[in-house]
Amino acid sequence: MPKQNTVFKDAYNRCLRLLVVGESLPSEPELCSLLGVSRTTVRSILSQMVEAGLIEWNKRSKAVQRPPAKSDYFPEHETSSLSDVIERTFMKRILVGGAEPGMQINELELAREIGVGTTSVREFLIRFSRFGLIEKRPNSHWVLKGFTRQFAEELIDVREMFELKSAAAFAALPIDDPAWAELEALRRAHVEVLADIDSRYLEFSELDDRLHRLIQQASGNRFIIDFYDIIAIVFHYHYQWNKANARERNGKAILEHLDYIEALKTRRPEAVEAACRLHLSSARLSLMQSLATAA
Amino acid sequence: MPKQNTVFKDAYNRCLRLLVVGESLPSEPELCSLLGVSRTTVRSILSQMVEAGLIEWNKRSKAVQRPPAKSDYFPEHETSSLSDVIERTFMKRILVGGAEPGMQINELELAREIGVGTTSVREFLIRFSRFGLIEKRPNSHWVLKGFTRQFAEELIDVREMFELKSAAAFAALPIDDPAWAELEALRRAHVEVLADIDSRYLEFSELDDRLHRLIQQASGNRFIIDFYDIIAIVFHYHYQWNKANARERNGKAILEHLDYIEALKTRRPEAVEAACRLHLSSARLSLMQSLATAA
DNA sequence: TCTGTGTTCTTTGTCGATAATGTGCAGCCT
DNA sequence: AGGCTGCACATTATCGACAAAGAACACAGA
Repeated sequence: MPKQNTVFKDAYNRCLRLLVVGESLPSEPELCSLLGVSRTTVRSILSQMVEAGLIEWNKRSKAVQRPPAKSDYFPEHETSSLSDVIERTFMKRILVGGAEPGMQINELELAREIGVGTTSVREFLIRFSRFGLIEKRPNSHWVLKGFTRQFAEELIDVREMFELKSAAAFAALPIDDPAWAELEALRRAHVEVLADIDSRYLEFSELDDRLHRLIQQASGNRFIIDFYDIIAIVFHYHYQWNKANARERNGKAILEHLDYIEALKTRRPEAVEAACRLHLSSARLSLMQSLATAA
Repeated sequence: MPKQNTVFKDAYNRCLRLLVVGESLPSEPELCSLLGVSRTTVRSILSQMVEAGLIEWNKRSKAVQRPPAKSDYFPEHETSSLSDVIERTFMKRILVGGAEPGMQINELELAREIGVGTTSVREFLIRFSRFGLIEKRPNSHWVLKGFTRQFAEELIDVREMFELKSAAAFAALPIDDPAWAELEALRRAHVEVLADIDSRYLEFSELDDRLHRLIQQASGNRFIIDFYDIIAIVFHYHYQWNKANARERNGKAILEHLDYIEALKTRRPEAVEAACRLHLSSARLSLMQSLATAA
């Protein structure tokens, strides 16, 4: 079984949502940019839609025949790329399943467990190794270093260094930089979520990711920006499976974010640094606490 | 052709140097730790040596029959692992051969050019991507971001942040920490090379690597320590192919290192920071200058 | 003349197969 | 009793193959 056709299936599903009975789909190149895939894939989708009786396709005309039914969609689990599946399975194993530091990781076993070839697992592990949670012994196995308190400390130490630098750079951005507009949009989004915090507190993760990425971006340094990927993946999976006190924690964090945003807007270095430190040490604390309860 | 037997060949060559006529080689496990390979490989080596008439092997006795000749050694180019070969070829291409930023990298083409399978090239590129010089477009090619001034600036900015932190941590190390002994050994090595600088200035690279790694180690932070790999590889290959003013540059750097080491020994934070900054800004300058002439 | 389509070709992502290398166990020698 | 050897087995590194996905180009239609 070579390449999965997940790109096709995912794009097909998204294309279904574009169907409006009576109208015609746009041109192939336009669909390409709409769906973010190549023309080859777009044409496969169109062919498939013809077979399913969803459209009539003749050169430039792609007349929609009927609205898509539930059964027209591919099941969601078939639309995520192989590496995503591997990532999820693996993260679950090391964050939730009791994975002791020092444990060996076996490519073959992992591959069999997930039901994929060894190559994919191998490539995933290589990519993943930059997160510092695993390490390779050449010609031999991988060693799991574990999501320990030690790891979290090291991660957060670097994060603080980088974020302070980025925040300072952000404050120094010229007034007409588009980042300021984005910051304002993000502020509004925070306020909205906060207004309905009890039912929307889970949206905080996304806000958090967006805000911090926006700030890192201002550093103009690829190493700082790339490092945020590590933070993001760790926080993402960790909190996904550790929802204790999420409501309270997220509410508090949103308020801190708003302070942080206000501080940035003043463009005064001392104010920015203070708000940044405050938020980061609070984030550190809650990660450490949730690690304590998890262990 | 599966796995190359470079581990075997390299270990065989190293084992040849252990042969002393009239004596017997040590036990298999001992050879393992001496050569850093598994018993299987050691036993292959012993078998091969029997075939070559170098030793008589009977259970515990491995009597050496004759000294190894030049022709007993495997050619050196057969002893480096595939990924090393790929790395060298690739680095040469992007640092020496005119490689414009934005250029596409083609796995297949690279593989054919080097004469290896695509899998190896692919895995190399994935590993290499963490250095920030290339970037992947999923389902499509890699993009070369180029060893530009911009890249160098970003790299050095982070380096300075990290090294200042590490140097401070080093100065705070307890007096009986083994790092102090290593620092002293390194200082002596510097002095020795300096005494004969005209003929030994090329040894500076190794000293540089050892000193900075020793210092980063003190941070106790895997992200800081791992980041040094990026510095190391960039400096290694860059200066390997840019030897202009090497004699002068290295001599100056050794003096700075000695100052830096002295400052660390005082354990006074201000002295350490000053020496560290001085050396780093000088390193930055010389990298930037050599980039200017290269471009 | 420009944008869209038909067609063909190239490249990537994934797999299974295979030699090299590493690992574990039972018996043997000192 | 402790380390060494002999042997059988498990795992990794590398390759070639092939379907999915992307890219190039000539022609057609507005």
